[in-house]
Amino acid sequence: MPELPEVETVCRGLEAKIKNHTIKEIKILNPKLRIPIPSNLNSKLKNKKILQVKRKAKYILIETEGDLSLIMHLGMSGRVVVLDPNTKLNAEQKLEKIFYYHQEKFIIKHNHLQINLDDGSTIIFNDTRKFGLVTLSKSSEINQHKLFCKSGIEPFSSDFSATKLHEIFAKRNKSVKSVLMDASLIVGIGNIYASEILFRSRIHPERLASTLSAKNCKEIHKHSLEILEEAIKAGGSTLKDYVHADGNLGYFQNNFQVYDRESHPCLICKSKIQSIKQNGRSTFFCVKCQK
DNA sequence: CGGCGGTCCTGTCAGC
DNA sequence: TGCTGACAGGACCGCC
Repeated sequence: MPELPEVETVCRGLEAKIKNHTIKEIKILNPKLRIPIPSNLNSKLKNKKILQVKRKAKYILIETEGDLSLIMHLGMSGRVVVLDPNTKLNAEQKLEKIFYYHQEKFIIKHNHLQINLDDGSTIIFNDTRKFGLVTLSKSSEINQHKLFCKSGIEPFSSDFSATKLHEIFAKRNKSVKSVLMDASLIVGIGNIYASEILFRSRIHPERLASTLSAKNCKEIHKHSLEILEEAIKAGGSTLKDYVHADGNLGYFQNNFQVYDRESHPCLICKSKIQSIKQNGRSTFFCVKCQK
């Protein structure tokens, strides 16, 4: 689920809960992820104070004292949960060390990492499909890190402009949708928001990027920011007792105009929304409105 | 180098 | 019911 807005939401929620707390212990429950979790996390981060939580591309960065950053990526199915000391667990749950709360049930499967903080709260990293990752970097060297040295433009940075977008598109002989989703060019836009952005921009997802006009790029630029901002706003408003990365609690999906709406009427012209595959991923669009 | 397809992994759901 | 295959919001790797 996590594209830029979801990761941003998780980061904000996390920071509110864990900033200025000290890590007491890190337990690796299952190191098997896209990259195995490094075994030295506890020795490196124990007794370090958390200074801030930041988003970089679709990654979560937990910065601590000692120039260290814990990097987390949610992959397709990753979640971060914070249980505070007041979270009520029954005896059986305590016994089983069940920490992952979802849809009013505690779930024990697929927890990979547990971080205990000085106030008694616990951060859990949970990832069913194991496409996520957890690793460590020096904060001062984060931009040179293997995960980030080939990263594209941040949509909310000043580098992201209609002109720059036009420049990027002009050189690519592939669909505008796959360029939007290419993290080595622009970070944060995934399969859902790519469809949404192109619908609002009235551009067909199969258009070759190189054929887009300056005006097209202006539309895409404007709607990218607009949609990402709206989604962050929608996500932020649902943050209450714990941090979550799933779409089950009144997220932006209520505002999807095309994603997952195959055969439903286009909100503008009432034509049926169509679904196609591009590079193995589903794309949703309106044939009539998007050219 | 650019573009594309395969692949990592588990859960869910439609269809038989 | 139970089985099977398709598919799921990400990103890397290797091939042409």
